[in-house]
Amino acid sequence: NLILESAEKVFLEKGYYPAKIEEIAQNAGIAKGTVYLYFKDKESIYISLIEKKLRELTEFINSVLKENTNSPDKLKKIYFLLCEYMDKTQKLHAFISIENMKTLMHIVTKMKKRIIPKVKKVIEISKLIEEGIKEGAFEDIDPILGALLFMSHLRLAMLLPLMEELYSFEFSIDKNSVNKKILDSFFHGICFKNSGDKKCSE
Amino acid sequence: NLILESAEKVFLEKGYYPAKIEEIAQNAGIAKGTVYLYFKDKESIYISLIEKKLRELTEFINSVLKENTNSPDKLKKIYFLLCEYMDKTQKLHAFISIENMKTLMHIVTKMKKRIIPKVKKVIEISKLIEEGIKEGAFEDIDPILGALLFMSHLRLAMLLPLMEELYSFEFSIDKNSVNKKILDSFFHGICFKNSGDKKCSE
Amino acid sequence: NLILESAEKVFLEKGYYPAKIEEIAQNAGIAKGTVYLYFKDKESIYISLIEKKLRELTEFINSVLKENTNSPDKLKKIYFLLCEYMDKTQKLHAFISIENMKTLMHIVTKMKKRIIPKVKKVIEISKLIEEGIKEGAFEDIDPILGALLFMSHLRLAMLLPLMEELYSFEFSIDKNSVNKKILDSFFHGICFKNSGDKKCSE
Amino acid sequence: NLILESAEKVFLEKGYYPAKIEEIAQNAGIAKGTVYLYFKDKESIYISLIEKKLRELTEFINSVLKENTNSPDKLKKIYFLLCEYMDKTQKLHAFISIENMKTLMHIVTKMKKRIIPKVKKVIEISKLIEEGIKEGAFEDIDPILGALLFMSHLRLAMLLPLMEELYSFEFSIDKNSVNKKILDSFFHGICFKNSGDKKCSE
DNA sequence: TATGAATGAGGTTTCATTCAT
DNA sequence: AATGAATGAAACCTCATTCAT
Repeated sequence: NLILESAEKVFLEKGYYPAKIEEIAQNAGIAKGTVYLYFKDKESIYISLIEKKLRELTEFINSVLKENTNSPDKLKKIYFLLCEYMDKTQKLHAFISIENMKTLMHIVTKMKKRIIPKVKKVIEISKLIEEGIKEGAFEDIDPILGALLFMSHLRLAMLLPLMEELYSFEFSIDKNSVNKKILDSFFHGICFKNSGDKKCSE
Repeated sequence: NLILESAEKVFLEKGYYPAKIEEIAQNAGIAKGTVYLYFKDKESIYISLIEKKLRELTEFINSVLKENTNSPDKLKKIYFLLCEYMDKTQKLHAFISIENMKTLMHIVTKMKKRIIPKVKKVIEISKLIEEGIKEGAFEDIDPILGALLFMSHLRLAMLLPLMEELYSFEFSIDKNSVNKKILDSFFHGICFKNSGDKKCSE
Repeated sequence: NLILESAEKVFLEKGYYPAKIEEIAQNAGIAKGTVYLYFKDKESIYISLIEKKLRELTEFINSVLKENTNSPDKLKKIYFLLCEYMDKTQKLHAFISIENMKTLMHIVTKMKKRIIPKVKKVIEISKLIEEGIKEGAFEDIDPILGALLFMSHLRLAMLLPLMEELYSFEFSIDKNSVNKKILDSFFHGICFKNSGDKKCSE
Repeated sequence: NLILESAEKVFLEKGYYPAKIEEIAQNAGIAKGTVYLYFKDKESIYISLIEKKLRELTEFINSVLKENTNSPDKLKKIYFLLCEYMDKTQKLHAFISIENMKTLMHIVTKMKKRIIPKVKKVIEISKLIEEGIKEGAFEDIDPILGALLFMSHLRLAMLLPLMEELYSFEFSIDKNSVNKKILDSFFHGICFKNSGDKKCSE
């Protein structure tokens, strides 16, 4: 929808409260009043946007889930595809990150019913972990925790550019290598049991 | 300071924009105008709050950095102490997370000069990674990336309770075990080179 | 414009600072917010008002300047017409008097660019003096000074009613005669060179 | 009084409403609260200031009135002495001009009882006109009107520097000559009857 | 007498939302 | 269906005034 696309742009630029309906409308090339023909209020636009984002993500994940490869390869595919579309992924994260949900709890509370079920679908990534464990590829970790660890690493990869910009970090290696190292770290992190290496703490 | 404590409470509850000066004042048991004796404006309260939070975190990290143990133990200490004071840590994260910084970029831009240098001090955790590599405890990873991975795991541990509440996850194991597993995952994740285990991807 | 008319009334009654936007709006029969659709802020309303007043005055003066009579008659016409519309003239003076400009210097400073050029046009009355000197009707006086003297006498005529009210003066002769005498005084005041009469000082 | 001197400075710089008690106090080197030991409120400071200014002016005029010269010479003396202390005179005018009184009518209304009688004393300058008429020096003009004309010319002389600054006028002759010409204009303006010169209108 | 921290009424301005056209 | 002028609640911030010390 035209309005939602415009809203995405403006909400990203400004954040929920500073974003003005007027600007969203102008940006969409329509009049302010027209927005209210399609959405009840500002909150409603925002929630619809999150739903859309979650739907997109879920669909993408599901499509990978159905593929005919092993679990680690599926995770790798999800990871690198999302890394490839970094810009898109960052936008997604801006809307559905737990930090954002927390910040907008006032709104979120009202929308729990609409959002929560859709987040659960994202967590179906945990099925991949479960699969992987059965395949013997991963350690016997709680699948939900595994999924959360995966997404935590993905988040790091996604936010790196933002951090570099904001805090002027500099890495010796190039961006792709960094992303790869982060994924490596995830995989090794969830295979710890059989690790013959004793250097690592404990 | 009384006002900052009250502001912390209200900002956490409501977020930056919905937080009303009036409420911060009432909550502190003082009058609206009094707030303006100590802070130029709302923005200024918020920035001061972040500075305070960053100072606290930096001091805590520095105190550990000076201790006489090896690098992994220092990281463990930081991790578990912050986990122990989960409530405090969550509050801290709410203010200094990159997601929050991004959301309040409009404000942040004005305060870059005041905030950025202090964030850099937090990143001194990377010195621990460097140390650990020299000690042979960790893989030869970019220290900044190592530090970011550490904080990424810490964030996951911190946000778990919030996620459980918001999305009603349920883990088979207790909270402490989960925290421990997350740290394990971090350590194993950064020791991958010598891992004799080939199960993990690649 | 409706708002400007209402603003004129309220600014005249209260003065710049005590005038409330709320009252201007109510007086115009519209809502507070509506005012801000047409004017950026209070200051902007005020400046627009002064510009309007100056424009009106300039147009009136110009229309007389173009007439086909001699210079003294033009000055007489300006004087008596403005005296005739005393109420309008007083309102005008309240906004554009140098005392008012001085009082609102803080605002004026910002608006110098918009106001000053228009005041200069008012001073084109000095052309009438120049003309009169060439015609031999007036003394060889600096034309700007002549114009200022003219306006000074006009001001006195305008403010007399106000002074009478405020300080309870009483004149033996009627208002029209007083106005006439003030103009006489102006004309004789600028014809002094050839005055055969030596009673007057020196 | 120390406070009144400071108040004069600040009121002149800022005007009544923008002037802050805090600034008046600081400028006087005392604390805000102390001001309220000597004055009931802001309004009261302002009224006291005007009273003081009027008292000063009245005393000055009275001292000249008592002198042993003829009426035109007394007027000349008043005029040139006030011109000499232009800075002081301008300040005086800023407080007691009718335009200022009008602007602060809200306050003035409350203070009519305290201010009006003192203004009347200023008008005793009209006695000089009366005297002058008896002496045959001036035309048979209403003395009050004569006094007002005198003060009107004095005002012009006083405000010229301000106008020059604000509107960037430029006179061919020097400041003293201008002041002299203005006074000449006044004298000739009130001697019109016997003027042998017929150039001047009518 | 002097202070200055605290107060809170009151003003300006913004912007989500409505509704007549 | 589309508009955008109008609304007015609500928020920020100022500053004259008070009062405990």
